[in-house]
Amino acid sequence: MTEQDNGRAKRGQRRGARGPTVADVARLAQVSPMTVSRVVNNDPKVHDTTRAKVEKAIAELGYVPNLAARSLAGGRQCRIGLLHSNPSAAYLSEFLVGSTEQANAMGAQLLVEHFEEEASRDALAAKLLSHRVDAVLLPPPLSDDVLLLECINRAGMAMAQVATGAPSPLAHAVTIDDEAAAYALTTRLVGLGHKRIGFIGGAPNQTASALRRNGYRRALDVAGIDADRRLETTGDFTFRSGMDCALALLALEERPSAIFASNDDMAAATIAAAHRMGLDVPRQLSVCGFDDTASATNVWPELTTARQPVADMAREAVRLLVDSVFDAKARTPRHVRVDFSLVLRESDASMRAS
Amino acid sequence: MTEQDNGRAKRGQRRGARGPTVADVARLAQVSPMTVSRVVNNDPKVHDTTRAKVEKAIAELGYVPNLAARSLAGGRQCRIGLLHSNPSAAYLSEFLVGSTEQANAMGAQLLVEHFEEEASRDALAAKLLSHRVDAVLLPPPLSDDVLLLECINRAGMAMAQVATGAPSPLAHAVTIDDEAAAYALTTRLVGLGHKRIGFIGGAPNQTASALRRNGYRRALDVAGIDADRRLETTGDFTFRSGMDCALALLALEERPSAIFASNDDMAAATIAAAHRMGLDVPRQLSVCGFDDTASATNVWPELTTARQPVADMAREAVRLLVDSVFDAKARTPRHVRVDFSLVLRESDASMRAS
DNA sequence: ATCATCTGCGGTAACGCTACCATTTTACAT
DNA sequence: ATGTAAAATGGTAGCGTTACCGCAGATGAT
Repeated sequence: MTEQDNGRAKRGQRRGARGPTVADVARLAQVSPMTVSRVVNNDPKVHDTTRAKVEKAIAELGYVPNLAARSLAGGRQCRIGLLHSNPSAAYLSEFLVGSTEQANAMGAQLLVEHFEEEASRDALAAKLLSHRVDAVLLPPPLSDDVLLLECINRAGMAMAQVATGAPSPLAHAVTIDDEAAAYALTTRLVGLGHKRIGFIGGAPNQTASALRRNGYRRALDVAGIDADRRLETTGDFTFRSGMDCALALLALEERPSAIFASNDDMAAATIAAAHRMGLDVPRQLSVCGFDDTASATNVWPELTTARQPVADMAREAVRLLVDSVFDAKARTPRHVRVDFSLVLRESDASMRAS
Repeated sequence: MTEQDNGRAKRGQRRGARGPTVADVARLAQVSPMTVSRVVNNDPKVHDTTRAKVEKAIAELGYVPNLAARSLAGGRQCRIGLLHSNPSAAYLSEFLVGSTEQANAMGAQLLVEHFEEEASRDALAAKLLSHRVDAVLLPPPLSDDVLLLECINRAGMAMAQVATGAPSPLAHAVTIDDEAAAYALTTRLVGLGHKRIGFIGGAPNQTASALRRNGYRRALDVAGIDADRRLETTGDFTFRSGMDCALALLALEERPSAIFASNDDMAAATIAAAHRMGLDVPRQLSVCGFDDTASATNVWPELTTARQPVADMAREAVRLLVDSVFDAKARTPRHVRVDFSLVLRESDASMRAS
């Protein structure tokens, strides 16, 4: 008794009151620490009565499991490397919020690492390995870097590709149906009476770009509108590229009355280009974006776009990764598809308005 | 011997090879585990010869300390709550990258939490406490929420305000000289020959807003330009508010030839407003932003602005926080000022051009 | 020469939790 | 009633690290 108290006091001085431990809860609930652990970890082999007692004690003491101790004892420890190379800031922001949240909730550690496309993939893998990274999270455009995927796979780490158009058999993937979203958006434009609809594609090295283009083409096809290849341009998802494409499109002798850009940044650039040429949006030109990132509302008029739930996708990807690190059965790559939704704002209008 | 091997094998099955431990390093270097620990933690009381031996062994084995074990044994464990309420996405993105990086490097855990201004501050503090948060990181606009600061202080957590105009005696603070930056930018506009310079202020509840306004006023004053209060408007850092203010400014009978917006989003809105009114930027209107977030380059023309090193500021704030959690002596609030820089791009031009 | 002091290092005992048995209780078939 | 399995719990032994104390040997003062 005295010894115990002594021990507690000796360490207690270190940092205020250390939180309550399983032992404290166990004492209060009059069960063994093991049972408390089981309750906390949702082990089904605990009687409901006992569980209730323990939960009451937990609530009373405000007990929170010590993550450090848990991962030490469990032998498990999950580090997830989040690799990013210049995606749009708005995209990254949402992605980071979602992934950190989920990683914390699941007791995983998130290492955020910048990766330049020119850098050596092998060096990167080595670096990740040296940081004891168990799994790698790949937002676009890295989710489409096949060489990188292979390299990480060789290094034996789990992976999750987010928003890729080409889920690899080597990795988990979380995507939306890019084709369907582009189809829906283009169809809306057609429904508004537009016949000449320009298209600004994304970076060719991102597989989602092709999917969006397919959706656009299919919508025109279904609507019985002849495809005019001069109306299709290719950017790289940056504002600047969107500006160039839009300018080219608007310089056409038979100018499009609507433009579908493959992401919001390029759509914002399209609006800027239109204004630069003295065109009113949406009266003289309708514009649609894609992603519904912050830049969709940081323009005037605000963009009609397809919402991609980036934070949710990041969360899901982290979940997949953590599961496959902790549970060998969850190791086989899974492909999760989440829903997109259309967000109708003010950048598009009916043809009659012009 | 056999027993040891057995033990290793039994757990080894879980996930590949667990990394090498201090014991492994100690064996190889022929010292005690304690000495290895001392080397890793830069304890000065280690002979150079020994240190070299150990370091060689560490390199050879690719040893990386187990963070979980470390924080468990050390009794130390640092959780930092990062509270954010709708700042610009571009800002948050940079901020998150910087803070996660530093937190990982220092072995702290970062909890990202969204906080609505309408929500109860006491409930928030309780929540943080229940998550065992030791310190709180406050990016704007939360860094200016005095009630929140007091509330967190009462709860006994350390705090760091980032980019506040009013460092509290209760918290660490990392800032730039907002006044000087605004002064520099306005002075540049004056140097370009502008006499009527409009101003779009930030949210009044953020103290940095007033500082930027002061800088603007002082610049005009020093240049001997009479201040015209009609040229000063107040937004709230959002694109939409910037649009409103710019529109009002441009509707003035004596229209300004330049506008200084207190952040990039509002500057982007100003450009949009100008285009909407058929004004060319920068030929007919010069525009300056503030912060140099991603939105500065997501407009055409790209913004001349004052660069605030957001990621670095976040890193510094995390460092301050972790230090004060681990070391009682570092607990007294410190105020760190980092340098800003002017980024000259294409949104401003000499008066003669018009 | 002798004792205090400091440096450099090793041993031991936690830190809070969970894996892995062992044990008790309960349920159900024989 | 008895055995057998399943369910519910407890005991023990670490997980990898660091805090604390202790012990040699070197250094300096007396």
